[in-house]
Amino acid sequence: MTDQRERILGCACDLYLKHGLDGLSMRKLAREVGVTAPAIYRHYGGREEVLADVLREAHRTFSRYLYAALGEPTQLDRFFGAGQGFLNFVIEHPRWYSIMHTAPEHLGMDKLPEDIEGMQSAIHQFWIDRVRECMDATILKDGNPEKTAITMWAHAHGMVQLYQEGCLPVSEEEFRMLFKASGARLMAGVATEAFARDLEGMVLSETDTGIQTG
Amino acid sequence: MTDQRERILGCACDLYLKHGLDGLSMRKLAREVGVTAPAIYRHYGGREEVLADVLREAHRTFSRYLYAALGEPTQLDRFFGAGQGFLNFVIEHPRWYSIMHTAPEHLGMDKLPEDIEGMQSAIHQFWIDRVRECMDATILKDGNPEKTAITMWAHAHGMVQLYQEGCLPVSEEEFRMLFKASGARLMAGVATEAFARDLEGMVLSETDTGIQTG
DNA sequence: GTCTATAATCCGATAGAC
DNA sequence: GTCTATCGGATTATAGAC
Repeated sequence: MTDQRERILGCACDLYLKHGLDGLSMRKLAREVGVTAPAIYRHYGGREEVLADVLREAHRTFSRYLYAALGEPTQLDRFFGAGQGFLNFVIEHPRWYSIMHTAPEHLGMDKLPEDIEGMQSAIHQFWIDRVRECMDATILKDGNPEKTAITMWAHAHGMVQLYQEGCLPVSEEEFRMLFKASGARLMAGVATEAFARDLEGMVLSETDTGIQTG
Repeated sequence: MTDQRERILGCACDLYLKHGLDGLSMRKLAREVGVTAPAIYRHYGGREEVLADVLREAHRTFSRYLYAALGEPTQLDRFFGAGQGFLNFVIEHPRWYSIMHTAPEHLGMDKLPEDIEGMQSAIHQFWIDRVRECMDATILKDGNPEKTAITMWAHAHGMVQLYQEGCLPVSEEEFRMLFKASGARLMAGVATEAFARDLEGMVLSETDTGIQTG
């Protein structure tokens, strides 16, 4: 029955969200479902298949948080709305964010299933689209949307990682403010204007970075 | 003999750097050293103690890469030199960078030993000092050095994480350029100057972010 | 200080009865 | 579809002989 498979997946998600990857073994999963271990193998080929389904759930939930912003009226609202959705997601579901950034071999896979890679590409593309339309609206400097998206992605991801690792000794509410303020700093730039002009003649001359003086 | 303890630590580092955390069990460590498992317990109280020593090695090596930049003559040289040292470290020793950002409970510890936390504080302070002296030299905008350091730290850390997770499908050499170009983008800012001015009236009014128009 | 032997747990996965 | 029973393996850690 596919009904039972869904029940198993639900228990697997509960177990993972509560106790992490180590807490999600086939035996514990069976106990949570209320059956014995071999029964699970009637519905899933093995642990790797279960983890793949859990990972799909994580991506679906993440996408829901992001796509909600598409209902906003302006490019800026959609951009900030997506950022707010991202922040809400990582704070409300740290473990789901975590499994999305766990190396496949740590999940017992050589590489991710194609459909999951497709979900990741779609999310990546979502951010590039938000950046591009903010460039069109002269909110972001004109340039290569993909590279600008990577810069902002790296900053957001790094902030979250540092927070979740305990490198930033702040409360949840303080982190929300820190995250936004740091994002604003990225948008406005941390270098003085005089030095930013010098920068163009240095590293920027070697590569296509999409930076313009505006 | 403390001689033997050092030999064990050396083997533990080799084992970890080659095969990761899962590859560093007491049994495998014993085999690498050339003795049986119980012998290790004469020199280390348990696996957790071994991991703590490996982690100390990681911090020591990282510090060496960073502090080399202190010999440079100008604030800018020291700043960029430290950035280059950071980049070299993460590319040459990804596993050492990784264990430095592994949650303590994943190393079998409730929390990190105090001396290791001290090493982390020293590194954190090193970056704040680099930022502060660049503010003094009007390279970076005046403001709160600690907060600006966090922004740049998050960006650098995020870039590395995305690269090491395979989210950035680039070669090592391409990543080096991408890392520097993205850092330049952070320094110069991604928003248009017009929008950056608007930003001050929005999120920045709520918090002390240290952003100034210059 | 190192050994043999072993305790006590955990894991993923399977065979075969019902 | 689920069960009992089990295989084959891993792990940390300890007891006691030498």
